[in-house]
Amino acid sequence: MNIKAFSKVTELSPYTIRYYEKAGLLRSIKRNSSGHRAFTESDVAWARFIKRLKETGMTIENIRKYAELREKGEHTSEQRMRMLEEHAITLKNKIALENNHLQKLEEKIDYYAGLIHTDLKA
Amino acid sequence: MNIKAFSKVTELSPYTIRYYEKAGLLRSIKRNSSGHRAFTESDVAWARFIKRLKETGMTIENIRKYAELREKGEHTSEQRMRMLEEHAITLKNKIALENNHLQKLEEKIDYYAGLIHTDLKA
DNA sequence: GTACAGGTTAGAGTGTGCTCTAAGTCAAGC
DNA sequence: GCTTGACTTAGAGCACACTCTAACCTGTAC
Repeated sequence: MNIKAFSKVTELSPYTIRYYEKAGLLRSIKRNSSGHRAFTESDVAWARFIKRLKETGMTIENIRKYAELREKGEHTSEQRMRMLEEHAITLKNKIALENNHLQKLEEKIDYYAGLIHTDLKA
Repeated sequence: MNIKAFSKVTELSPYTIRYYEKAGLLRSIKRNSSGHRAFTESDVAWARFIKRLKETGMTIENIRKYAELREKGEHTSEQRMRMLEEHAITLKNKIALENNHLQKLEEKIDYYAGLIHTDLKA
């Protein structure tokens, strides 16, 4: 799979893909005889997991650390699990905060709705 | 209330406070006789609402638009309500996505936990 | 053999949201 | 009246995560 096809299936731009490799998120990407990147299905799965971590607010630097552990092999499983556990807690807190914010926004929306209703009656 | 006191109660740095004023988020902030900003309780409440919008992912530019409407007076209530409604929908979608991500993370954590358990048994 | 499509690299540029610097003003305490 | 400290401004600088540019290489089609 060349970079264009990989870009399509992962929905990451070729720029971003190269950036992720340079940054140490995508590692040991194979090359074909002319030096072009040759991505595998396993690379696709990993890129999708990177996206998940990103979308939950993990920084490039922390994803890089996780990727580094992952490359080192199975004996780093426990460390990776701990990273994910920590991240899951952070994410839970974030979601809780957002739910609280959402409630307040809805209260404010209701307040505005009341105002407008009153205007109509007047 | 001077900028230091306002900074303390809002938990925004003085740099950020000046930036928010320049950017049009904080508006019509009063000045004392020596040109220093003199914040009111109403400014505090508004700054806290700005923080809420920020923490739910609203951009400075959109908060600026909301602030502009707010300054124009009560006849903009409906527009502001619509902005908040749209934002609440975006936020709900974001939370839903994050909950989905969280579930997948927990599945992966369980997978790692299984691996480690197997190691111990072996 | 040459045009061209699609890759490669290093490194510069961009947008967002701050964060800091430099130079200056002002009021209070000695 | 001078130091000190807290403020003021315009504008530069920074961190993050891309995004793009310029110059170059390579394989295929004609």
